[in-house]
Amino acid sequence: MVATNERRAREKARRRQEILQAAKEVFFEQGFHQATVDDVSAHAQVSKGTIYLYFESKESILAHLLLEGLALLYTQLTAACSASQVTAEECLWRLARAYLDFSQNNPQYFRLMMAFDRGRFREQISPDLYEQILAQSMASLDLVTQAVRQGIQDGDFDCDDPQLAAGALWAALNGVLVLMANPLRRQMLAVELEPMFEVTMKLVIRGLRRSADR
Amino acid sequence: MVATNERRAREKARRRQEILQAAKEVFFEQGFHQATVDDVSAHAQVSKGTIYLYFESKESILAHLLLEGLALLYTQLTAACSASQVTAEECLWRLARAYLDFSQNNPQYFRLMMAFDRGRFREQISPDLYEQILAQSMASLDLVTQAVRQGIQDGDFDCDDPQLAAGALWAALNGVLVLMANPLRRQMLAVELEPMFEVTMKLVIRGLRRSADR
Amino acid sequence: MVATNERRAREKARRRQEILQAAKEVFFEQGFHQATVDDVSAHAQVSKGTIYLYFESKESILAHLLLEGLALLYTQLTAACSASQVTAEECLWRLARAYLDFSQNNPQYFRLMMAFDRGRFREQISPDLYEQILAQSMASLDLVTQAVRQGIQDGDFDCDDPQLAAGALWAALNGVLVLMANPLRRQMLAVELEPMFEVTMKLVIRGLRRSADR
Amino acid sequence: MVATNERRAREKARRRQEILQAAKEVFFEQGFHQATVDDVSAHAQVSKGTIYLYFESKESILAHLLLEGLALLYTQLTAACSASQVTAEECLWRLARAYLDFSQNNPQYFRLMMAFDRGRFREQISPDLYEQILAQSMASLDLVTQAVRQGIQDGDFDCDDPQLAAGALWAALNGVLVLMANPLRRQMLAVELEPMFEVTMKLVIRGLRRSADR
DNA sequence: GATGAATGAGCGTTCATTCAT
DNA sequence: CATGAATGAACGCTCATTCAT
Repeated sequence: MVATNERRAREKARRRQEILQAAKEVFFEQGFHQATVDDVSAHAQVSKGTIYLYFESKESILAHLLLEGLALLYTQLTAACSASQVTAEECLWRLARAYLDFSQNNPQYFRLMMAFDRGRFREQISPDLYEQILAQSMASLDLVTQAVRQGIQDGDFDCDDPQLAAGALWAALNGVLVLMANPLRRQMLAVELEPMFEVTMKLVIRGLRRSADR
Repeated sequence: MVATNERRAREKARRRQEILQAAKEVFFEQGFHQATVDDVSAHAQVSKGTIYLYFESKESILAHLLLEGLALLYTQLTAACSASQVTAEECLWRLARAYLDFSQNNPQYFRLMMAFDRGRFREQISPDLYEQILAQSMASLDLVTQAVRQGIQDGDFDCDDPQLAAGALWAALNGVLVLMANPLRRQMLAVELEPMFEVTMKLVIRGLRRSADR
Repeated sequence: MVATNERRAREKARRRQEILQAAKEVFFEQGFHQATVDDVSAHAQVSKGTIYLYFESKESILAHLLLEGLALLYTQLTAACSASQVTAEECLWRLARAYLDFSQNNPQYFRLMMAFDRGRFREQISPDLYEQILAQSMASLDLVTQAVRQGIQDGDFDCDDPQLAAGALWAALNGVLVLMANPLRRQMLAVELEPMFEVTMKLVIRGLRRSADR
Repeated sequence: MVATNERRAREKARRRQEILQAAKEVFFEQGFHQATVDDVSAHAQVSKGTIYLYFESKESILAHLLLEGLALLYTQLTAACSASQVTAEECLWRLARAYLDFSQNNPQYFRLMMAFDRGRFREQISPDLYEQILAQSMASLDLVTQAVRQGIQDGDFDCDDPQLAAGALWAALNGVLVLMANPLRRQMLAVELEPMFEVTMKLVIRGLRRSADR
């Protein structure tokens, strides 16, 4: 019965998505450590055992959420700079803006990504899964690297190592987004995210330009 | 008996320091989650109950360690740019370098700081303590702001909002240090911390300069 | 269709045997508690649900394995003393030796038998199955009883109650085999199974002889 | 405060005994595997955590119960054969009878001992504890060995290896006690424990005698 | 008959915190 | 002040069994 098999596979994929969605909500609501697998199963309206039919462990669920978030980010970044006839500088601005938007529209995914490097996380998921995540996150960075490379080719940027420059830009942006993610800190700094973002980008992009254009 | 009271207070402070020191060693050795209060009390050679005479909770101990780390960082930053007769730009370089050194020499403290904004940390300590930490971390940022302000005053920098610029510089640096803290990521980027640091600082500082000097 | 029914029955019996065989391999490999029904079903290449079409429970499978073991033992005992023209004493020796061999060649079956009386086993299988097992194990004992009876008839043994004497011999042998099944105990006793077996049998058989022959 | 320390130690020992006693009752009522640590803690009227203050694991509790049982048996065996002016044969009878009595008066301890060699028990307690148990059980066997040796010295027994003979006697007795521990089996055999015991002992002891005395 | 997805009760162990002494 | 015995809630994961298809 081909039809049956197909439907089964569809059902299974759907169920998996439901669990992932439930886990997302629960983890984001309570935090990963606070949340229990019971919470997730209750929220997904399946039994606890079912969870383990679809995921190896609690950590594995988190990893798959992360992959989802990274894929979403990658899609939005790709969309942002796909416009033809755009200068490299404009492309960098669009990528950065897309990242900013992503962090604001999907703060939970963003927090997840920022938390990724920390903790015993690495030791608790399969090495394979871990590398997938790293690879996926590097894919996004590559978009930035491409733009920088384009700028050099076009003679707009003065830069020895595009990879390095892209990393610096990315890191700077990350730093801003993380710093400003804390409301109390924003308050003490007496600065909002938007101006901070603008300033940082301006600083870095100006630094990239050929001396004559700065 | 004033003398007695004083001695008592001294004793108490000393005991508190011993516990904090023990906790530092235990937490840094095993990680905060892995380590137990029993471990700390054993290491401090006091009973478990005593721990709770000096600290409200396990998280509170961590928070106080964080305060210690921030104080240490502040000290080192102050030392770095205290030299008179130094240009603002040089001062920024020194501050950045001092921060870099701190992150490398005290990776555990650094991780603690980076982890601070995340997690349920905020909800697990007293608001008062939380604000202390924020204030302390802002003090370091102020050193950067002062340097930028000096640069503007000296006519070296072209910048509307020193606070904003300092925040941008700080955030960028943070981003780099966090990004490069992950070995596997360093490997995938095929870049070492030092060049990344240099490039980022150059980019940002160039961006700060008056157009003519860029 | 008689033929069809027959084939169906044959098929069913074969499938049942396959499951039993798979269970045997899995249980013997991993131990009963360690092994899961999933392991068995995977090994038997049937679905987990199918297992329960053929057996009531995990414990029931074990019970049927036990029956198999007992049947095997009975076969080997029968073979051992079937030779005509053999004295009762020689027959007892052969039975004992066959039991010893069985315990060494099928240690897993033997352990299963020894474990039978203990544990909650009795309460976890149907009373019917339980009695089957007891009856089957008694069948083997009957072979011993027959030999003793023969010895009395032949005037070789001096014994009031053949059943009792057979039980005693059997029990003694069991005791030896169980005692010596533990390697560390063998080591502490500084005795090997073979001499212990010989001594025990000699003691008991001598005790059976008419005074004049002892 | 010496008095305080002493009282504390006493209290601690008493609490430990209470837990052990509760565990004994619970394990014997429900069987070791069925019983949960919750059951034990409820029965002992302490919290579950307290259990783990006194014992490393569930298995460790069992091991200590076993040690207790073995010590009790040893005491009773020692008492049984301590009478002066008793022949070796009489001594063996007394030891055997004491063992029989023990198995009847402390059936739970006895079952525990019989179950000891089986299962994953060995791997779940500390090697040290495991050896203690073996040593303690060997101590009892030594009493039998001494009696046999005495019999040889007195010229009553004809036996090359006292250790071996003692082992054989002990094993035979064990075999009988285990065999007869099952009511249904007793029923099928149509024999009671007492006659079986007598017969077995007579057989074995007769086998030990010098030919002339048999 | 056969499947395999779903169930959900069950468990040993840990550990931050409290409190009587 | 200091102790350390006692607490008890919490948790990730398993697995024998069921049942709709």
